[in-house]
Amino acid sequence: MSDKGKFYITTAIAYTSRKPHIGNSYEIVLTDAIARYKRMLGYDVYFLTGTDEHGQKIEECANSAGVTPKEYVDRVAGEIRQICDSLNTTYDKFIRTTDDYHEKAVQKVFKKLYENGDIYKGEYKGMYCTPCESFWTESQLVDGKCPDCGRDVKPAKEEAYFLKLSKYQKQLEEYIESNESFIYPEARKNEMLNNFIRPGLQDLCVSRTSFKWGIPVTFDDKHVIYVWIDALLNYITALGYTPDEKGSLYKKYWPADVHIIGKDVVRFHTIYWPIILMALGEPLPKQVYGHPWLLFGEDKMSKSKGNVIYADDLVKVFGVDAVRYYLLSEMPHASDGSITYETLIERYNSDLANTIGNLVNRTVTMQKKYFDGVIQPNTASEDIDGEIKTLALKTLEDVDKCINEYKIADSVECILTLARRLNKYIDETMPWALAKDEEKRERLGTVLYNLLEGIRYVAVLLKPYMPDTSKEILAQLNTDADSYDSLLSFGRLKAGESVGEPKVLFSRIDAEKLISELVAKQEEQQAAETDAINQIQGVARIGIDDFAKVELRVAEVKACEPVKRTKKLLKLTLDDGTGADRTVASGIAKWYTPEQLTGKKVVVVANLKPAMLCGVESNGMILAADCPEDDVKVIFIDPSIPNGSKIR
RNA sequence: CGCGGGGUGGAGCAGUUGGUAGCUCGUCGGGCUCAUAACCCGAAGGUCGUUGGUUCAAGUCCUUCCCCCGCAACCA
Repeated sequence: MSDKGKFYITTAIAYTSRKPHIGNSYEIVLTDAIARYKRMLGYDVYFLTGTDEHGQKIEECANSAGVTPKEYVDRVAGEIRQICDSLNTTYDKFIRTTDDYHEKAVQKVFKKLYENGDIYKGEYKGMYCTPCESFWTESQLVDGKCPDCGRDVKPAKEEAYFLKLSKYQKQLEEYIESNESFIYPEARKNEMLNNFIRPGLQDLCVSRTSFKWGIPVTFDDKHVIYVWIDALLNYITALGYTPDEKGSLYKKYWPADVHIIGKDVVRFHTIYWPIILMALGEPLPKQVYGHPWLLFGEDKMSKSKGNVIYADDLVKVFGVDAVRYYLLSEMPHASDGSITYETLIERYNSDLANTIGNLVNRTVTMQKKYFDGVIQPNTASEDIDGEIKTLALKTLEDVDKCINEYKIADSVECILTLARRLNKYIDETMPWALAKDEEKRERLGTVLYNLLEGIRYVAVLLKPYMPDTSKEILAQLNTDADSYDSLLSFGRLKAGESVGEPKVLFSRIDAEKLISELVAKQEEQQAAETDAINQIQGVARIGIDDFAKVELRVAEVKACEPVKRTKKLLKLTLDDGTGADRTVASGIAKWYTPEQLTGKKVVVVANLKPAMLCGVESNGMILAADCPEDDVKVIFIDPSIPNGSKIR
């Protein structure tokens, strides 16, 4: 086994606001596959994952659940860890940002940066909207007004700490430009350079006073440390780093070879994080890979859409390896992937049951049947055997190339190509025909040998993706030649040994039947969750007086036009019976054209405070129903009702 | 004109420096029987989004327009 050096790989730490869905879980499976692969190659791998547990949002979630933030994150972190385990992932460490050593280290880092002058106390100067209690930057304002409520804002300031991003801007830009592969894939790199870095970085506000659930600034306890500073540092605190004592793990493994993260947090990892490290005088990670998202069909997964799928539920139905296989094989490396039960089952049947499972089964069965399981020497070769050998060796290289570019789905396809070729080889050589001719017995033994050896390649290469399946196949081959190095020459399987018992690896699934069961289950779950949420938030019950505060009126759409430079907004001019036109902006352009609305009567919330939306002042909102499958239907009403009628 | 990516047979994707358009799934037909109604072979199906151009030759280079998707802004 060769010593390839160290390999430090991390996932982003998961935010503990709620249980992660299958899309969130993709990341750890992806990372695990790479970690396992590198380990198999002989790297000294350190694989880190964990949870991000501070912040205002968690404080709010805990409040509405009626527990303390700590109790809340303990529960969710437990769920997350359990999901990681149910996916059979081999992380070396699971860090929580509420871990004592992490909090202390973060405080020390903050203090050091402050003492070095990279963090300074300043004033958060911005435009303050008093009713919304929010600060806005000039660029966020819409027509000089609060983007939330549309009211006037006034300049205001608040004490805060800032990180001098501007000081390192040039250095960061140069680093990114001179390290081609730092941000990967490349599209993400351009996004960062063009949208954020080149236009100029503003110093980042790195403390908050508006909530408490965070790591306090040691020398100024009104402030807690900005969540991203806290979160990003996990990559080094997990290795025992503190500014005074770097720790042996840190010395051994840092800098990270790759941070695997979702494309939504590329900015934090390629701008804030490198700058923090520059300020600390530490080396930067070698690479940041922003992977795409997993969508459910066309949609983002979300609770409100009722299409959330959890990894552990899928594992119960399909088994851990099938879920891992699906995630890894279905996700493109740069564009979003989509998960549907249909494609999941299709891949399961086609790739796992038919191509791989059946190949193993038919081969082992023949070995049993024709030679009582005893593996024969491959002494009767023919030209065609060379193709198998060549392809098996080529598959090694192909897989390696793909994985190094994070084209995991492509690497899976390479392995499958080998399996398909082996299936074809069976038809080409027709062992059952050879078996009928006593003189061809040696050839028959050789053919089966090549098949078993080819299958061994498939099994070993699958190890990072489907560890249990890989093991099971090797058990059926009854071989301990399961190392990567054992693939370097074709023919390591020992003649004279006996294969194990043939066992079906994956049984075919009846798609229609299973899908209807799954969908029913999902709907049930959705209903239960909705109930739970309603209970917690108390949405279900309000008093009549609360309702009376809402003024609903009938209005007629007199005119309607799209709002320029927006995708979602329509500007409606309404006759609400008062004689004056009322303008309302509504985010329904995706579902309605202006023509479909003009002349119709709708229900308008008449006493909603005005808001500026993309340059349009909106006075009220029109009622519409959120329908399943991302559909929205406006509530149209009887045209004979006079404009301005009050509804209650 | 904000920045970036993309539009290839029913679906999902490959197509390197321009030189006969491929893969997986699905459909249809055939073969085989070792195997999980599986496996193997063959066929149908594409004006490679649109316009014009460069070239002996363009999916591959330049140009017009259309559409989709990310990032930024916005769903009252």
